[in-house]
Order: sequence, then C-alpha cells, then structure tokens
Amino acid sequence: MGVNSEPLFALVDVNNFYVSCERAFNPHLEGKPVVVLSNNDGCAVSRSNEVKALGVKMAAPWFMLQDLAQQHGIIALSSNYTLYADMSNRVMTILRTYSPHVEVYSIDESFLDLSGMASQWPNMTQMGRAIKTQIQNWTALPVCVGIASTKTLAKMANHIAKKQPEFEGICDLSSMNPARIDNILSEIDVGEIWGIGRRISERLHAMGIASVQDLRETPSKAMREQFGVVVERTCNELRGISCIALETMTPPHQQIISSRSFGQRVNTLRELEEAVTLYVARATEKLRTQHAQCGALHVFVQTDRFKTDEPQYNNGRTIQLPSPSADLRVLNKAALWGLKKIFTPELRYKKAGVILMNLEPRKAMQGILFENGVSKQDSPALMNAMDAINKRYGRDTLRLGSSVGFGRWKARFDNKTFHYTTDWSELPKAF
DNA sequence: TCTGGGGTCCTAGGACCC
DNA sequence: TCTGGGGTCCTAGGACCC
Repeated sequence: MGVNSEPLFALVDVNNFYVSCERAFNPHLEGKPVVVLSNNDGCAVSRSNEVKALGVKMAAPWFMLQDLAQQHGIIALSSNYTLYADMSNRVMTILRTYSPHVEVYSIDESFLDLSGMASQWPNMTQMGRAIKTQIQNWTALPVCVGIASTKTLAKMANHIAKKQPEFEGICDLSSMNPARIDNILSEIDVGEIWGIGRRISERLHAMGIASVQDLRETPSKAMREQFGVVVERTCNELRGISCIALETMTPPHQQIISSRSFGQRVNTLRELEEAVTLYVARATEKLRTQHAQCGALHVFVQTDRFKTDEPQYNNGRTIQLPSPSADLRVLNKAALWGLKKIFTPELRYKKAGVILMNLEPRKAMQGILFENGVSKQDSPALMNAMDAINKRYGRDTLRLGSSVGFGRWKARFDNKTFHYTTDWSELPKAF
C-alpha cells in the first residue's frame, strides 16, 4: 500500500480461463459451447458462457452431460495444464506493468495494489479498460476487472463486472455513488461473497440475511459470535474496512498432496501399493523442486462415496518420520507401511493419496569425497556423477567436500546418511 | 460403466508439563 | 472430602478457496 493513501485494490480475472486458453489457439471454438475436462475426462472444470447458460455446474460429471452435449453440440477438450500455466504467466507479466504490487492469487486471477495510483489515471475505470484491452490484444484472453477499497469488495466488483453487461467488464466501486452500491448489492445473494461458502450461506439465509447488502448491515460483532473471526473480517471488508492485506510474497507451501481417483475401482493391497508408490514419487518430485523436506507423511484411501448402497470406508494414517527427509525410498517405505495399517480387504477402493506434511527448507546435501590423490579436476567420472545428481535433484543438491583416503568415495546425504562406494555411477541411485 | 485435484485457515479437545 | 491454573503442542474436523 502506498504511503498516506487510502487502500485501493483491483481484482483481474480471466473469464472461463481454460476454455479461453483453448480458444486463443483455436478460433473455431469461438461462440460454441465448450468445456475443458479434468483428469481422466471425469468432470467439466471450465465452461464457456454458452455451456453455463445450459445450466452446467462447475465440476459436473461429464458422463451425466452426454444427452445435453449431444443436443447442443458441446465440444469437450482434455486439459492441457502446460498451456494454461504459460498463458497465465503472460497475463501476470502484463499486470505487473500496471502496479509494482501484484498478488497472484490463482492461475487465472490476481490482486493489484492501486493505492496512491489514482492520480496517474483520469479515473480508475479507464485503467481497468486499459488492462482489459491490452490483455485482449496481447494474449487473446478476455478478462474482467473489479476495483474497490478492500479485497473482498474488489472480488465483488469483479463479480458485478462479469454478470452485468452494462459494465462492459469493468466495475469500480470506489468511485460509485453509495446509494447505487446499496442498490446493486441488495440484488446479489450473500453466498456470492468471497469467503461465504455453501454452509455459512445456508445459515445466513435461515437468519434472514439473504443479500450482500443484508450482511453489510449486520453488526460484525454478532457475526463473530455466530461464525468466528473469519466471517467477522469479511463483514468489515464489505463495509470498506480493509482487513486482508495484499500478499506479494508467496510463502512456501505447507503441504504437498498427490492423489487420484481410479478409473476403475481396485480391491487388492497390491494395486493400492502401486498407486501410492506413484503418488509418493510425484509428491517427492515437487518436494525437491521446492528444495524442501518433510517431517511427516499422510497416506489415505477412500471407497466410492457415490455408491451409497455399498459399505463406505475412509481411512488414513500419518507417519512421523524419524527425521525430516526428501528421500524417495524413505518416504515410500513410510507410505507403504501406513497403507498396510489401514488396508481393509473386501472393499472396492476409488481413491488413494499421500500428503507430505511439516515441510521445511532442505539443507543441501554435501560432503562428496573422492579417492586419495584424485582431485576433482582430473576425475571426469566424479564430475559426471555430480552433474547427473545435480541435474536431477536441483543445483544445490551436492557440494564438493574434502578428500579422505579410504580408497573409496563417500557421499553424505542430509547430513546423516553415508554412502560408500568405489563406483561413482552408483551414487545417483543413492539419492 | 463413467463423479477433480489441489490448497489454506480456524477451532476444539486431549495430552502433557510445571 | 477437598481436588489449581496456566501454558504448549498436536490432531482431527470443518469451513473456505480455485
């Protein structure tokens, strides 16, 4: 936030992001009903406006949409996350030219801190229009812009920009006449507010708080007693009291999840072990790219929650590791041990997964030692092994240590595990 | 037959300690 | 029979987000 200025935020959000990315590269999809499907082509995770107009909900199962799809010629595409990540980066790069303080909130939306920037524009709607036009021209992606004095209100403004065509994709609440704001917010359901989900929305309705405006007029103290600090904060934000700061620094993740539903249900321990081993490998890969290690691992299995007439079983097990690790073998062993503990025969499992928890920065592995009298310069084998390991596990994985004279090489892993070998090509396996 | 895969924060309650 | 009070840490569960 700028010094001595009122807080002001923008929320910029790409409309129907995955579908819009696909359209950017295939103009034939323009104007047609399009969905992008999740893994295994299970659910519709992005819908074009035409599809939304048909009443298709977020994450609607694709197999249940077959008739509708036939009827209206819905085009279904498998997801291409590499493409979406690339498009996202392009958008965020453009946004950073409009404000030095950008919070990338998700793959398709960002908050901008606009405090103190009003003087640079005739009005903030003009700025929103400039953003929208530039992103459209440079990436072929359509965006909406919401502007207001708090993040929650900026989200709400964005919602208005999207739903009410007369705004043409840009809504600035900060410059709007208060009576008009009251009017607009009286027409919007309380459940549309950022931070008010299905459960709390239901309870609010039961209390007679139906619209956004209703909630704005309810004392936040009462909301705190009923719902806790989170809803109280939301309530204050709706009144223009900024309580949620922009977070430009993305903190490192606290956990890493890898899980999948099975295309076909499985019932043997063997099959679950195969799946879990794969998930551990994927999660550990992410762990390494974050240069982190984890202190505990959670493994879980679930039966098919949609088969309500069959026995349900959801169980998991958290395994505390003796010491933090990013070692695939250590993590896999822990996961398989936990899996054995929770496995129950004669069930058909639909899903399994692992969660790496208690993440902390990883200390670089170190202490590569080499054979007496052989320096690193004249040991191509050593350099090759180093390169192989660092390329695979990250630049900081290995450092050269000092020499010892035992006639063999030694690597120290995470400061505690020692590997001895006379063959450098063995070492990458040790990691 | 086929129903996503990630994440965060808050709270309550129990174990344990002095 | 009487039976403290305060603190921390951990876990599970519930709510929310995209």
